[in-house]
Amino acid sequence: MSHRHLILGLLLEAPMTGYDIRKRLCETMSMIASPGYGAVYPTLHRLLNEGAVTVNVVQQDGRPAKKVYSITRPGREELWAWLREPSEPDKITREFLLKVLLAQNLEPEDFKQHLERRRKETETLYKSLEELKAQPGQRVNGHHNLVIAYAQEMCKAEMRWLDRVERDLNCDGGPGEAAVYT
Amino acid sequence: MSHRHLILGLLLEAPMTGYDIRKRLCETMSMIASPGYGAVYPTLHRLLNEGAVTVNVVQQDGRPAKKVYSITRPGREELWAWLREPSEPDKITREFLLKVLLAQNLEPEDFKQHLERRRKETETLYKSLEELKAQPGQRVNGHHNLVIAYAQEMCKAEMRWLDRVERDLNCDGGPGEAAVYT
DNA sequence: CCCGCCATGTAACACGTTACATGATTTT
DNA sequence: AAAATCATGTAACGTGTTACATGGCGGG
Repeated sequence: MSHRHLILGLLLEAPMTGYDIRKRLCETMSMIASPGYGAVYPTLHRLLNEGAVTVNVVQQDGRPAKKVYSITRPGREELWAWLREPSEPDKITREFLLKVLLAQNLEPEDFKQHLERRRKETETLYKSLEELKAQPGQRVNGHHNLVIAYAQEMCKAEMRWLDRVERDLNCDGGPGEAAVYT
Repeated sequence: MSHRHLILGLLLEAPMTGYDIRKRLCETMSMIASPGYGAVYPTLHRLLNEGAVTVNVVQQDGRPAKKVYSITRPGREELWAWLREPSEPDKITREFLLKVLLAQNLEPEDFKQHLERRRKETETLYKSLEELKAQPGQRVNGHHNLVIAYAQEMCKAEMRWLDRVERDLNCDGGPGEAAVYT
């Protein structure tokens, strides 16, 4: 249950609607998750009838009524218990990496295109993270910067890796089996 | 469909049974995926009745009969087409990172424990990757080393990040909001 | 006038995890 | 004698993705 704890964590900051939650995730935390409504609302319903959150229906003129969710005492305790538990080691699920692995069955040109595209994307991501850091007022959560720093560190590592792969590719002309990549 | 292409990719190397596939993934490619049988067999069945693979039933004495799967021409073409497509940007799904984000609501001591545990795990992973590289004969796939190098680069980046976070934690005593993490 | 934003939700579908069932052989 | 290995598979369950349905407001 990944979204469950993520949502509880957001509600810890401030009460929010499902719409807000989804927006927040997609806008300032898109590197962590960008769920559709089909993930957000059902999760909130579950949390509600398990007593981890409460609703407050707010009528609005013109606009449809809001449902503002707040975290409850039991909800907070569940979240804390989960937080204290050690997190299990995680996989590198990147589709890109899987393609790298299988790309040896591809034309070298296609492989190089993948690398180039990746480099551009990584650069873009790095810059957008830089902008996120600079945004004033957005810093609701103090540890948000830690996460951004983490993501940037990963970007840098990826660039280093790309450098190495491309260098090897140019040196010994193609992905030969002799390359050792120490 | 992540497992689908992963399995097709393995079958590109050599015909295999579902059991073999799962073993291979869990042993030498565990950083990418370690699916249960409930993921492997159904996927193979799907691939089979879509014509992407073929079976060859091999009787054995004592042991139950094997079903050795091979990739077919259409299967190879599907895989190639997928390989050539650009891969979409991926999220940092790490449970650990989510806990870091929310850990500001935790006692600093608990947070430090998470960091320490993570450091140890990362070190262990790095070393096990080093051993994987050294294994002779295991190098069926030439690009396997690229993936290992990638994973190691990520490990190093993680260590750097941990260094920085721990240094900051010791300097200004706790995750203060003033820290900027440039 | 049409499009995007606010705001909720459901339904179909696909997929993965976990646990179970079977059963002989080889290793400890 | 117990446990792990080989080898297949199914069923329950949870959860995520996608697409759809609704409906008024405000800007271009």
